[in-house]
Order: sequence, then C-alpha cells, then structure tokens
Amino acid sequence: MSRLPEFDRTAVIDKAMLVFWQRGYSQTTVTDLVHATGLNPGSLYAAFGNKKGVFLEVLEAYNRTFLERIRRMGEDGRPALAALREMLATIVEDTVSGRNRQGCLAVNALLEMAEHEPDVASRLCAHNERVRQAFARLIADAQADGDIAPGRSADALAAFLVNNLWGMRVMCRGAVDRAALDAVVDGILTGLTGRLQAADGRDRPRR
Amino acid sequence: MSRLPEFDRTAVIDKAMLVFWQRGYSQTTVTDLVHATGLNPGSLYAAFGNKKGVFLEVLEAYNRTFLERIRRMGEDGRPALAALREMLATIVEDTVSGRNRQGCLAVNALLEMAEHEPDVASRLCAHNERVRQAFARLIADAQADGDIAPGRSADALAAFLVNNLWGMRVMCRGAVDRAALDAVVDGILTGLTGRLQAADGRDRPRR
DNA sequence: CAAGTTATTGAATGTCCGTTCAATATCCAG
DNA sequence: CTGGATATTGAACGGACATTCAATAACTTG
Repeated sequence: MSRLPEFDRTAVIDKAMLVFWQRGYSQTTVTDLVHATGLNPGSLYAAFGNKKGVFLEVLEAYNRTFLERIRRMGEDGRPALAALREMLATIVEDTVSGRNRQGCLAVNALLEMAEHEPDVASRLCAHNERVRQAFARLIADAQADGDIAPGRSADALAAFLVNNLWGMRVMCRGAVDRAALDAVVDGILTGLTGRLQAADGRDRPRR
Repeated sequence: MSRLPEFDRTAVIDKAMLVFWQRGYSQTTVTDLVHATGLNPGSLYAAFGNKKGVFLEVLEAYNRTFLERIRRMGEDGRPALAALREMLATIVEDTVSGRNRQGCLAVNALLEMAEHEPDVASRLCAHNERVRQAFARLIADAQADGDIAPGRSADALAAFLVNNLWGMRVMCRGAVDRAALDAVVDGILTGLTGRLQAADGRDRPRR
C-alpha cells in the first residue's frame, strides 16, 4: 500500500535513550537526536510527533527494562535476600567503576521535569509504585525464608529500600566513595533485617 | 568615588534562588531572573558575570543555610537522636503538606548539571562531604548518649543517613505517600540504631 | 507497469535565548 | 561645582533551538 519505514524503532529508541540519559531532557537538542539516531528531523517528527514524544517512548522502554530486571531477581533459585545483596553489590561496583555515573534516567527525569510536565511525572509515579511492589514481593519471600523479620509490612520495607536506591542514584552523580557506599548497603540491610550486619555481610548473631 | 549599587545583593540572590529552585537551571531564563529580581540584564551581568554566576552564588547561599541548620541541631540541649527524629518528622510533614514539592536545590542541581558543569559538581561534592561530617558529629553524640550502638563508625552511619535524605528529596518530587515516608523514617532509625523501632517511635527492646 | 500512499530528505522558518552596549543617571572626591 | 568613575537602562544582536514543509524516493496493490 505504501512505503515502509526503513529504521528499527527499537534501535532508534535505544540510541535516543543514551543521549537523553547522558545529557538530560532539556539539554538534549533535536540535532543531537538526529545525529544519534541517523534519522532526519522529518522522519523523527513523523514517527514520534515531537521531542517529548521521543522522550516518552524512551522512558517507557527504560522503565520496562528496569522493572523486568527486578522481577527476574525473584525467579532464580536463590534466596531473595541473597539476590538483594547481590543487586546492591552490583550497584556499588558499577558506581565505583564509573559505569553508573549518569545515574538513573527515571530519577533524573523526575527531578528535571516533574514540576512542568505532569504526564511525565504521573508516569514516573506509577513506575515508582510498580518498582516498590516488585521489591515488596521479593521482601515477602525473604520474610518467608526467615531472613527478614516477619513483623513489618513488606510494602513498608520496600519503600525504605527504594528510598535508598534513589539516594544512591543521586550519590553516584557526585563523588564516588566506596566506604560510603558500603556503609549505605550496610544500613539498608540493617534497616531491612533489623539486625546489625557483620563485616562479612552476613547478619551478626543477636546477643 | 562613584555610584553605588542600588540593590541588596542578598535579596537579589534570595529572589533568584526561588526561580532556580522551582524551574531548574536550564529552564530558568535570564528574563525570568530579570522579572524576579527587578534588575535589568545589564545590572545582572555587571554584578554576577552571567547566568551561571548568579546560579553559583545562589547555590552557595543555599548550601550555607542548609549546613547551618544541621549544625544548629546539635547545639540545643536535646539528645542528638531526638533532634534527628524531629528533623525526619519535619521532612515528612513538609513533604506530605506539599511545602517540600520542589525538592532540594542542591540535589536537583547535581542531577541536572553534574555531567556538564564540573565546577558545579565539585562544589556540590564538597557540600555533600560537609553535610555528612555535620551529621557524623550528631551521630557520635547519639552514640555517646547510648542511643546508637557505638560499634560502627559515625561517618559510615552518616553516609547512610545522607543517602536516605537524598532519596527523600527524590521521592518528594513524585507522589506523596505518608505511609511510605513513615516506613522510610522507620528504616532509617532501625539502620542507625540497629534495633527495630516500636510503633511509638522508640526503640523496641531486644528480645 | 501504473497509481496511490507513505517515508525520507535537508533546507527553511520563526521564536526565544544569553549576552552586549551605547546612552544616561548617580555618586564621590577634591 | 566639576570631573571621574561606576550603576542603570532597555533596545539590539547573533546564534541556536524545535518544528515544518515542499520535493523526492520507495514500496504495495491491482
């Protein structure tokens, strides 16, 4: 019936993601997107409407990937708390190595755009909620394993965990200090389990 | 010898602060600053060099105020942990009431500008370090009071606390959920003290 | 192959931005 | 009162920005 688009929409979004992630929304120009994606302005506008349209689709892809990674954490055989520990260790490693210096696209976007772009804000709030629920499921598993004290609501503990993740997404934009990051992880695990952590990362036995 | 400036530099910076705080750096136009301060472009540029010069002075004033507030926390008669608890309660109140919706100017700036403005980034890192030290002093006091277990480094606990504060500065830009905020505060106190918190906010006695 | 439809191209457009500057006003020293 | 120095004014400027569009190319259907 007509000519078909030549580009791979997913690949275009992935390339645009890198640009928005690195530069932020308002510092990214359409010219940047044109260079990064290889599409001309006309094609970009035909496919996505405008700059914000590109960004919304980028954000959706980013959030979906992020959420899937969390949900997959509960699906291998490992105990949930061990999976959580490994995730935190990975964040620390990525931050110290500099792989994480651009932070989290969603957190960056929330701070940059929440005030003036209600639809971006509402999507990010919904995303946050889903993230918290995914972690709550993981925490409930850890409670069932006996690794986290069962008395407190998994949802509440997940809120605490997410708060720390967002905090680390801020921290990683500034000076990187391994000791501070380790201390944060330690505090998270203590806050979750209610038990002081031993130096080897296992719970310290209660006296 | 010559004509004197007519404006109050401090008042101008305070007015500019509100604009940058609400809109972010790159979304704030010089015209916005002209309207907010009442100064014409020429005077603004004569006094501060350029837009970034205004921002740097705003940031310095903001950070100084912020730091002074923390340092003053240790100077009334109250136990340090009680002062910390009150601070956290105030943050929760301000967030729920919406007084806190624009977040923290310094955190916003770090996420928006760290990548492309090294001098902004370095100032914010130095500020973060001072904030952590101020909290570390407070935590050391609480350890001396016996309210926080003395085994762990006050500096490490302060890093954990600051991480949660920055996390809350992110959270407050999105949906406000009192239960989640209370859960965060609960997790912070558990992480700091190493003891599960009772519903009334006091430490739960260990079994 | 023909007709219809849609994608691609890249130059052009109007707007808004940060910044400058010449003209003017005000102040202080002598 | 006078001269030198600096502050204020607000219009103007060049550049960069998001977006549009007319011309062209490519594909599908019949």
